[in-house]
Amino acid sequence: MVNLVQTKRLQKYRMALLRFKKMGLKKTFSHSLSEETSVSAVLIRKDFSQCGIRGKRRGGYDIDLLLGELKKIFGHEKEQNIIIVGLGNIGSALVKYEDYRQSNMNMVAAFDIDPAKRTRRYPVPVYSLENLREVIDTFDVSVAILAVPEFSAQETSRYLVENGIRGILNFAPVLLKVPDHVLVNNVNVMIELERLMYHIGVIQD
Amino acid sequence: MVNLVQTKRLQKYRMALLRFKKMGLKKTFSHSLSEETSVSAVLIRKDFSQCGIRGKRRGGYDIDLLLGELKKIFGHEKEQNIIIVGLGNIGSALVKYEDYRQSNMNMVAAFDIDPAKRTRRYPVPVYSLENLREVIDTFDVSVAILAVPEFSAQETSRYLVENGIRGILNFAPVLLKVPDHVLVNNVNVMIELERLMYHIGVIQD
DNA sequence: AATAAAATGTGAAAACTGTAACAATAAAAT
DNA sequence: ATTTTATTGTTACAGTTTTCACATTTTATT
Ligand SMILES: NC(=O)c1ccc[n+]([C@@H]2O[C@H](COP(=O)([O-])OP(=O)(O)OC[C@H]3O[C@@H](n4cnc5c(N)ncnc54)[C@H](O)[C@@H]3O)[C@@H](O)[C@H]2O)c1
Ligand SMILES: NC(=O)c1ccc[n+]([C@@H]2O[C@H](COP(=O)([O-])OP(=O)(O)OC[C@H]3O[C@@H](n4cnc5c(N)ncnc54)[C@H](O)[C@@H]3O)[C@@H](O)[C@H]2O)c1
Repeated sequence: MVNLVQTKRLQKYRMALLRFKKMGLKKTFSHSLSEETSVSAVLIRKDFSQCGIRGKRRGGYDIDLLLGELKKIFGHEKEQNIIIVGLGNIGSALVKYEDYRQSNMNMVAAFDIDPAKRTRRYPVPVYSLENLREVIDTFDVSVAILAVPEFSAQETSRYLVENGIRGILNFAPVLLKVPDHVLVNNVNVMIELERLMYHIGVIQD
Repeated sequence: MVNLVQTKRLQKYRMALLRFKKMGLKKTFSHSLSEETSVSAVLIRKDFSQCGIRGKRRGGYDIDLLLGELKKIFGHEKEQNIIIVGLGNIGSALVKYEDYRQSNMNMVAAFDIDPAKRTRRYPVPVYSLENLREVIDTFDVSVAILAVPEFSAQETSRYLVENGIRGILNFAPVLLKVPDHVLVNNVNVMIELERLMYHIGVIQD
């Protein structure tokens, strides 16, 4: 229905709308959203139009209605269970993150090969990878956060996919090889920093 | 010289090339890179061509030469100092991250309003924000990682910019308003997860 | 030496994405 | 009631990005 670039913009609009709502606003205009998101007003209207979202001429868009439609599009209506693999520095921050609920996601379990990590100090139970299939089946998990060291990321992702995972949010700085039906989103801090530096022109050739 | 979409692809190529190099390879072909990065072979050749990188017809590209050119483009040649603001869950993971050196970046200091964080338990000194200007000037810092709570992110970013920061890697789930000369890259875990779910079609409307 | 094969490099075409112009409509002002 | 104003929604256009087709070069084979 909507493609990747549109999806990204819709998510931006959603963030802006949530902010407007928090400020007590009831309606908004393509302009206001444009200022907030740096997307042109026309394009915003086009995106909404294409998603079947209608505003009122001269009256703007109803914020609750917009958020409702976006909720439908992004499927926040059904709760989605997720898991995390690797409870090191970054993994243990992510397992404690509290915003999952806001998007109707539910962190149900964590996995680590290190038995020392399998304690009750975390907000979810921590298992050995042997229990992966069981957890995935029990909680109908499709998406996993991967936060294991670089050298084991490929192997671990293979194992995740083998056991039914179809979406991976990968924090390891490697391009994972996965089958076609699996989607990987990479979060790569170094790459973001490098691009930042490149574009602010810190670089004097 | 290269635009945003190209920059992203060049970074992908670089990751693949580093991997090839680690595997002991000396040269590579647009095909091989294509398989590794999921970018079409023609586009890869075009990108290289546009960056003035030449291969040998039938002989492919020299990996070291490619990496050298990319290094020039991304300016890994000059060391860049960076700082981090906010040492909570995610901030303290990031301050311990060890890959900065690999891209010739140097984490020189951390900042937190909580005095309890200002201990020697971290790999860099932790200061109050009062010391920001001093650190920025001393170490010629242009880029900061922002890992403070959502509600203080906008205000903190304003303060960073006021003191000379021109690039922000923002982990808070807000669209920061910054002057034109400042660039923000957002890392938003929830948004990545949502898009993952949307695209794997977990969502049954 | 001649031919075949495997790669790069590139101009033209196609596909995709965003912008501009403006008609349609609703609200506000007169 | 009429006119003005502000805003959406859409069609045509412009710009950007990617792919296609194929010429060119180098290496390998016969
Ligand atoms: N620390 C950061 O700020 C940061 C930032 C961005 C990306 N990353 C990346 O995230 C990954 C993890 O980084 P980290 O700093 O948390 O590392 P870490 O070494 O602190 O943690 C890795 C964890 O994964 C576990 N583990 C190792 N192999 C495993 C396996 N096969 N299955 C399950 N668990 C396994 C280890 O026991 C450990 O708990 C790395 O790839 C790193 O490059 C880290
Ligand atoms: N925890 C995660 O895994 C995670 C993941 C993605 C994004 N985030 C985002 O990162 C940010 C930090 O998350 P967290 O979980 O680390 O929160 P946290 O509450 O654990 O840490 C926030 C830290 O910032 C400090 N701080 C607060 N205001 C400050 C200010 N004005 N200047 C300097 N320091 C200040 C606090 O003292 C604290 O140490 C949040 O915006 C969160 O949404 C967190």
